[in-house]
Amino acid sequence: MKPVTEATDLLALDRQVCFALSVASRGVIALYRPLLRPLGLTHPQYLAMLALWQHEPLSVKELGELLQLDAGTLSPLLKRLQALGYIHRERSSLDERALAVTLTPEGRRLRAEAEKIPPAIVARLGMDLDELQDLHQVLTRVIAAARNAQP
Amino acid sequence: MKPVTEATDLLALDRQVCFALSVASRGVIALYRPLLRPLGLTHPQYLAMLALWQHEPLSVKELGELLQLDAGTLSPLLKRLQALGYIHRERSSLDERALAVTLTPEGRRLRAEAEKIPPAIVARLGMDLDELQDLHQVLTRVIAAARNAQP
DNA sequence: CAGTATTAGTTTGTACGCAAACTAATCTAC
DNA sequence: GTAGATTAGTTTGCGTACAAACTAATACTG
Repeated sequence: MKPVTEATDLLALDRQVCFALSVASRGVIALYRPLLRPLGLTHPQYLAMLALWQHEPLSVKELGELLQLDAGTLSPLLKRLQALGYIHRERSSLDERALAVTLTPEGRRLRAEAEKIPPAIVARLGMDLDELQDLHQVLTRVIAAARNAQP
Repeated sequence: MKPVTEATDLLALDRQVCFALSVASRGVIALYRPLLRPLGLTHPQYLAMLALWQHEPLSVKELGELLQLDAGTLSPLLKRLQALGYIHRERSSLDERALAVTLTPEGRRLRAEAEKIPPAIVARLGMDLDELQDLHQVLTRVIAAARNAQP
């Protein structure tokens, strides 16, 4: 009988893609932290701003579809963005259930600051752009596979 | 002047590796949830059990290095694993500051159950093993790059 | 058109994840 | 040997994530 080594152990920590995913995700987000602090944003808040800069106005539901987050997560997050003065929230007049999330002038201004962030991150990471694009493509397939796997 | 499209916009949500990482991580972890529920484990708790099955006994500090988590996260997590009856925590007699985390017999028994999980996840994901290994390698490089980028 | 079902958001509860303050044990220097 | 620094863990506070219960508005159906 073969010995159970790191190479053959199905449960070896170093072989788990889920573990690598979570460590990589936390590690990369940690690189954003010092760059986002001056803007007063957390990483999830930054992602919400990205979505709004691109697609404003958005309802909570639409934002949830874009960010793959549920309303229970977004609801307090958006209140914090409002408290920061970056967004405005008001009920849609057409459908009083829906919320129309829009940017304030200050929220729009913030975009110029944010544009410095992606190049700074890439520089700090010091990886090939090719490799990062590669990674993005594989991740996109993983995301699709995980979505399809949900019964 | 060229128009800003999704392909040229540096801040486009669909181009952010950090976003893809976090969605992929959450999406894959979501696949584990139904498989872990019968064991009473969350995904981070499962990772801690993997580390212990492989390297028991471990101190909180060692576990933190393996899982890339700080003690403030692990301390309550380990208390929950103890409450579940899977681990034992006691102060090391050599160094009363350090905690020796060990598995209970029940914690050891759990390993057999857990061995069914990785194959089940791979099957549900339905991705090529080659591609998953590829992803794992790129993620390992990202993790190293992010660690080195921390000043 | 009344009654029910569905939908959009909010709220509550639990568990991370991380920073910062804290406690207790050990080490280091003098 | 003792004062001060370092180290290991715990605790507290805040912001996600996610499930589940809840509210209010709209849609559907007989």
